[in-house]
Amino acid sequence: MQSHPTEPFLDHESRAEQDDHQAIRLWLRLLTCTNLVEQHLRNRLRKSFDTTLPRFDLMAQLERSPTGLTMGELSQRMMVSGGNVSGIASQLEKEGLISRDPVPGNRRAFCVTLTRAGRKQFADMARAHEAWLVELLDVVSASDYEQMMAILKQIKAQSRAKEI
Amino acid sequence: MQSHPTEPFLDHESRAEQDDHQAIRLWLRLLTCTNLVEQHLRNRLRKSFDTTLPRFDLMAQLERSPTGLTMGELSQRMMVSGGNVSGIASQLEKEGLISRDPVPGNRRAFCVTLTRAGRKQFADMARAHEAWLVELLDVVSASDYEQMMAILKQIKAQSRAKEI
DNA sequence: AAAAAACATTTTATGTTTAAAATATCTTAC
DNA sequence: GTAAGATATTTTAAACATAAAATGTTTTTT
Repeated sequence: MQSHPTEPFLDHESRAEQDDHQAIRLWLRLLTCTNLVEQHLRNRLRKSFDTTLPRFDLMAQLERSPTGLTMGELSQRMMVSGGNVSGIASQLEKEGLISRDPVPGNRRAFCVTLTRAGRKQFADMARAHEAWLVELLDVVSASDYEQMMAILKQIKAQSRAKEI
Repeated sequence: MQSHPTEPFLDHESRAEQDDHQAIRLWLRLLTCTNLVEQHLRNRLRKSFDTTLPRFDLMAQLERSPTGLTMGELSQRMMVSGGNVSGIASQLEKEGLISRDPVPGNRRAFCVTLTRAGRKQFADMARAHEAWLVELLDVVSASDYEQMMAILKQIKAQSRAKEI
């Protein structure tokens, strides 16, 4: 019903007006890129390993923290709600990929770690995951990468500062 | 159980290793920024207008296309599945914010448009939405903005090219 | 004209995600 | 030692999301 002659694909940016503020146009492009990459990773994980991005994310955080993380720490780092982590962790525990062990001296907390099987499965996925990201993001030169990281760092700091 | 001395906040980047590939580190920072901004907008929309981001997204696409969009076009532009759009549109229609009218000459398609009430409500939200984004993203200078848009454009193109 | 294929949407089933409530535990102040 | 408050996790209910099946429409092929 409407078309962007210069834009073959339709996405979030289809709603950007020519005279929109710089902040809006940057946001819509950021959102579009993130969605595209995320969808790519979801499709690949599904097809190659019959798993999902949240499950991969949880395991990735654990791999990075060999001594284990509590449910609350996982929630923070994965940037999702506690209830969400609880559900994903239940699945992975049932499949023997992670274990939730009581923390001596703190009966409220669980220490979540990858099992041997979990570490093994994750190693395969991580290798593929890295290759997929390189395929998508290595169009960015080293100097553009540095520039981009710096700008995103500013945005991140500002978002944290304005958090509500 | 693990700490980044230089990183007061925990997020996706907590899983980045020092020697990870550039592509991985860029991705994790991109994801973190997008999540932070998205969560900010969600919180604000909830608090100020008692609505959600997907509902706002749908209305924003319609505002941009005054002659209306079909369900399929909405699905593409919002980057979500058709069934999803169907559910959100049902809510908004029930609340009188959008209308779904038959298309003369094509009995399969619906033409979705904002109602007068929808346009009115959207105008208020859009004003606030822009202010929130400016608050978060105007830390980016005009030249950094241009640079960033160019790099993201490359990433977008590459993601489209590799779509599966 | 009939059959086949493509298309647009909705429905259904299943799973994800959040916010909020519920449960259980720990700490502190008294 | 106990009550009050803070903390950690799980459960629940509602919204969101996808894939696949179902329905109805249009186009193409034969």
